This record gives sequence, structure tokens and C-alpha cells, in this order.
Amino acid sequence: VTTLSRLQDRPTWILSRASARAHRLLTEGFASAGFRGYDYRLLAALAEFGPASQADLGRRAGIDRSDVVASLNDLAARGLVERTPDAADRRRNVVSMTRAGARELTTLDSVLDGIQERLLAPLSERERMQLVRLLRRLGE
Amino acid sequence: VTTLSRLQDRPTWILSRASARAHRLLTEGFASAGFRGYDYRLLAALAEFGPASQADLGRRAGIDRSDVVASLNDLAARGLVERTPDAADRRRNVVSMTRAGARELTTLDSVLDGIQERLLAPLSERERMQLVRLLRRLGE
DNA sequence: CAAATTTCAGTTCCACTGAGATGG
DNA sequence: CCCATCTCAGTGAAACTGAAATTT
Repeated sequence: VTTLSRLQDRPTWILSRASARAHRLLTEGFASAGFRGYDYRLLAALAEFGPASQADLGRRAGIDRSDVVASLNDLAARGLVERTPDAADRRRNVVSMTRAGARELTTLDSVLDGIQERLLAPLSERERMQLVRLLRRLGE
Repeated sequence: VTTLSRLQDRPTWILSRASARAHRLLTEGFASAGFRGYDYRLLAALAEFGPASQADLGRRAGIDRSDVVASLNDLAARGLVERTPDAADRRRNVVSMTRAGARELTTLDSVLDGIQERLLAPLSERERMQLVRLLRRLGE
């Protein structure tokens, strides 16, 4: 795949190539464990903040309310989270993580660690820190 | 938007944030000139390789055959490219860039330059080169 | 016949919008 | 009355697949 000379040296292009590679590694890594990206983020949000309404979960995980519903349907069907009606505010479901969910999250954490390692393999420890520092400075 | 502690320091996360920002700048920049991402890449491929069949164009620009059709419909309707049947191989259309197309490409080149500048604004010249070098070493 | 080209229709994933039903 | 929550349906961009029609 010859890349166009007009794009080859543009930082936006190089950045998006690198990010596409990371994204591919993530998708494959999570998929081989039977998950998609949102699932991990929802479990992570539950672990970090404890039981919460779906709306709060979505805000904390940075996931749209609609996508939260779809992903939780999946996680609940597999017994990794539980929805229980909130007695104090009956509009809400309180979502909590089950034991199995916590175990699964631990597994996914190490999947994620493995992916970092695979992505950064070509760089030394010092270069990795440099890269992260520079990317952070780009803002947002 | 508080970001999850589990993600905050992962290189894949930071990389994808930076790339999302670049992507947003690109989409907005091209859109405000009336184009989408594929359009620029097709014009760039035409400028670089000269008139070509749609299939070749797609291979050179790294765009799927289906998406080439859609984007060329658009570009042709605006008079930026022309499709003419290939006399030598009647399965093919030969696509060529018009004068107006070449002018438009020049405009888009400078839109793209402006975006690089906006993205990299927080970094010094030396840091920009460092960043590009490190990203390139991640492979692919 | 097999293979390539153009095109159309449809799919998947991601991020999001709109609206309805229930409740505060 | 207004606002929040949960849910479903649908939209639109990006990348891709399948298949039909034509031609080599």
C-alpha cells in the first residue's frame, strides 16, 4: 500500500496511522476475550465509582446513554452486572458489578496491559515517556 | 469529563485522544471547505498519478471501490473530475482531474497545512519532529 | 471459462439525536 | 409544568462485503 506523497509526512496522517494500529490491537484483544470497547469502560466505571444509575455511569465512562443501554444488556445477560430498581428514585436502575464482573475486569486489565506492551515494543522506556508527554501536550 | 483512572495513563488512550482531536480538526476543516476526507485523497491520487481507472484510484488512495464510486459521483457533479469511458478497455472509466479540481486541491492543501499548525501549536519545532519520529517507530 | 471493473445494496461499528413512557 | 431517567428507533460517517452486469 503506497501512501500518497501529499499525506506521507503530515503529522495528522502519521498520528492517525498509529492510532489506527492501537485501535486494531484493542479491538482484537478485547474481542478475543469476548468483549467490545464499551464493556470494559463500563466495568471500569463501576469498579471506580461503585453502583450507579445508568445515566451516571454513562457520564462517568464518557459513553452515550443509548450505548450504555445496549452494552449493559449484554453485560447483564452474561451475569457480569446487575440492574436493580432504585427504591429511592423509581426512574432509575441501580447498576452494580457482580463477583464474576470483577473477575472479568481483572482479566481485561491484563489484556489491556499486554496491548500497551505490544504497541510500545519498538520504543525504550525513556522514549515511551517522551511520546506520552508530547501527546498529552497536544491538548484535550 | 472526568476520565477513568484505569484509562488515564494508558498510552493507547492518550494516543486515541490525540488522534480524535486531529480527526475532529480534519473533519471540520474539510467540511468548511465543502468536502469530506475521501475527496481530498482522491484528488491527491489524481494529481500524483494522473488519470486512472476507478479501481486503480481506489488502490492508490487506499479507499474501497464502493466508496470511490460515491465520492467520484460527488466530485464529478461539481466539475472537479471527469469520467470518460476507456476506449482500450471498455470495462473502465478513465478519471481525470479538471482545472477546477486542481485549483480546489491547492486550496485543500493549505487547509490541511493550517490544521497541522493548529494541532501542533503547543509544541516547538524540535518537539514536533520528535513526536513524528516516535510515532513512526510504532510501525505500520 | 475465469478474472477485472463499475455500481448498488446492505452490514457493522461508533457516536449521536429524537421521542415516548415513567417518575420527581 | 418542567426536568431526569431509561429505552428504542433511527441517522450518518467510515470501512467493508456480496452480487449483478459488462467486458476482457
